[in-house]
Amino acid sequence: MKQIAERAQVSLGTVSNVVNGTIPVRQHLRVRVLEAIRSLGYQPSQLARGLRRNSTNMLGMVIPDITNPFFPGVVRGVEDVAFKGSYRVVLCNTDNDPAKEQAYLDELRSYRPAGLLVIPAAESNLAAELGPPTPSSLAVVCIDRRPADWKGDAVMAANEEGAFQATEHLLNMGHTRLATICGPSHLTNAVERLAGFRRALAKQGLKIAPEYIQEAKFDRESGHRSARRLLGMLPRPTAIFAANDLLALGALLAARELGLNCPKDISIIGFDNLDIGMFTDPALSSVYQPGYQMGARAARLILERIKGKKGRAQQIVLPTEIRIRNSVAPPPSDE
Amino acid sequence: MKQIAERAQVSLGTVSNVVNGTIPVRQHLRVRVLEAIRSLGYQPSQLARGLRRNSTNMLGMVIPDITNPFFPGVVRGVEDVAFKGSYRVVLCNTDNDPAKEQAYLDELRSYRPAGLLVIPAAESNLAAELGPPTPSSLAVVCIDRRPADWKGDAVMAANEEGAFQATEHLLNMGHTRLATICGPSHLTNAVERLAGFRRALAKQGLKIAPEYIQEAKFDRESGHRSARRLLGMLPRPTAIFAANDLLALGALLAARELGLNCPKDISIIGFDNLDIGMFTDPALSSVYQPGYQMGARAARLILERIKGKKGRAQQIVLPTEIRIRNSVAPPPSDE
DNA sequence: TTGTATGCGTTATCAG
DNA sequence: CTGATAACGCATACAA
Repeated sequence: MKQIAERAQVSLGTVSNVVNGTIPVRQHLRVRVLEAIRSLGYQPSQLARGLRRNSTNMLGMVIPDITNPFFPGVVRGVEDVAFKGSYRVVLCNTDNDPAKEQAYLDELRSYRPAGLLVIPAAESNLAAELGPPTPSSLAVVCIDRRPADWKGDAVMAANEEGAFQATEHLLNMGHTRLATICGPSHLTNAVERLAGFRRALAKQGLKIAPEYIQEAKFDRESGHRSARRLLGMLPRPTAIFAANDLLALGALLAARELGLNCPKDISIIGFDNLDIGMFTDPALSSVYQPGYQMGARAARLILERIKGKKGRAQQIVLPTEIRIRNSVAPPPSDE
Repeated sequence: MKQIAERAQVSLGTVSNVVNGTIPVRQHLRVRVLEAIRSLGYQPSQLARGLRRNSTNMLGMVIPDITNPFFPGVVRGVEDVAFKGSYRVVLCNTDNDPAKEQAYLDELRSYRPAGLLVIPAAESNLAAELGPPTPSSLAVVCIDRRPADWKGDAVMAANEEGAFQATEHLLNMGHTRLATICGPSHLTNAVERLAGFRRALAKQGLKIAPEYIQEAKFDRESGHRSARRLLGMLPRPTAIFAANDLLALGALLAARELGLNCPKDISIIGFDNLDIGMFTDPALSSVYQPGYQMGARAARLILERIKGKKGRAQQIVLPTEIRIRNSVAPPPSDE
């Protein structure tokens, strides 16, 4: 920087002013400086800048696992709007481990990011970790789910409603023995989906046997195990609402192994509407949840907060949409 | 930091020494300092540290698009070993746009990362951008593909060999009219796969019509278009080697739309062995390429470089493995 | 061994 | 409007 200052025959302060546009600089000086910058290939040190300003242009994003196909979309959403706002995203995977989450959070903060986007781990104590959301504290927005007693900004999908619609779809096809593979009970999105499932049943006056509700982690293997349990029960449920598509995939696999035909013997509907669902056999009916938009919306929200927007915490809920394909049919008639 | 210094009744330098273990500090002072650190919840500023040391504990990772299902695995591989080495990963998507790649690279460098992991964009001029790999320059390792005239470290899959095996599999089933949907010709992995395909044909003394080689971008839509072209040709090829699974998926879709049965009418084999391939109808045969290991290996390599390991550039090639499922059958007999 | 002082590259304040 | 100067928080060379 001092190199370019002397090259352009101006002082450091002036250089800084033209770089940041802090204060108008006389035209001819400006061009001299710009010239020098270009010719020397100067890049301001984000470290020094961050140190001085006590804030960088990084957005910390912590998610459970980029390997879960639902998350890349939301990451992309975040990154795209962040990039346009000239923010950068640093990504961390917590593996749903609250300890790892905390470690990342601590470390991230020592980099003075402009904000934090987080998809909380299963038993996150994010709220405690971050302390009360004082106006001066770091901007944080949660995506997809909220930790226990989270009072800050969040953007989520209409989990309850989506699950309700999915279940109604099953009901409309004539099913009465519905089961669900629900997600971890300490994940808000999972409990919301379960609530939607229950509400739809209740609306029809249907009771559900407790063993028809299988709790699982949001991955395929877990779905597979739960489905095997479900499909081994007597009487066997005729339809399964899986709280996400990975779970549904596991269920599909289990049905296949048991020689059960989906959808003739067992109907399955998922949640997320992963691309993969278009290709499965049978194509998986599912509830679309706008991952990319959730990420983008969260990023926009946090950019506003960073720019100083005040106001109470926002809870943004994006609509879901049921996508009917071939994994749901009327229940077998032979019973 | 000065807070904890006075709290522990020592000087700043001493605090620094216990934090970094630079210089032994007398036992009782050490515990006093540690105590103070804990009680004040002190976190060293990575910004200041980075500024001073002229290097941080961040690894910049730039990839084309996290939304491509092959990449999350390699990102996870990188991140896991980075985390263990107490490095952090900042992730950037280039969309295969060399300009965006360059922008990210420039910006990343101004954060003084410890190293850079990059899956180069399609027409990346990474080599030029980074300059010659002087011993003192930033550690960089390429993954999955190399930019034009890249002379540095790289870890890749055995693309040529994998493609060769896939093609031989097709050949062994009796196919003689083989087509390929190959990737962008400026991507090294794509040209290697095409080379493997060609070598297998040549070994059998088979000629290939130029129009049976369709170049496409590595995404499903592109694969779909190319497959429609291919499947409309007369004579129609009886087997397609798709240079990645996304392409193969597009081909599957195209076949379906055209009322062609895979594998009876048309055999398809892909590359990557994405999870999704297990679920498609028919299940997709493919060439497994160890994404996670590639990422992990690259990260280990770069950590070694960061620690000062000298020696000439390494080109690490990880083996592929053919995974046979149901999308390949002998060619239709009626011809 | 421990303390002190200097500088890393910026921005911000303030006096010209 | 411009230029000099003081922090920002830490690591290190050097003095004690």
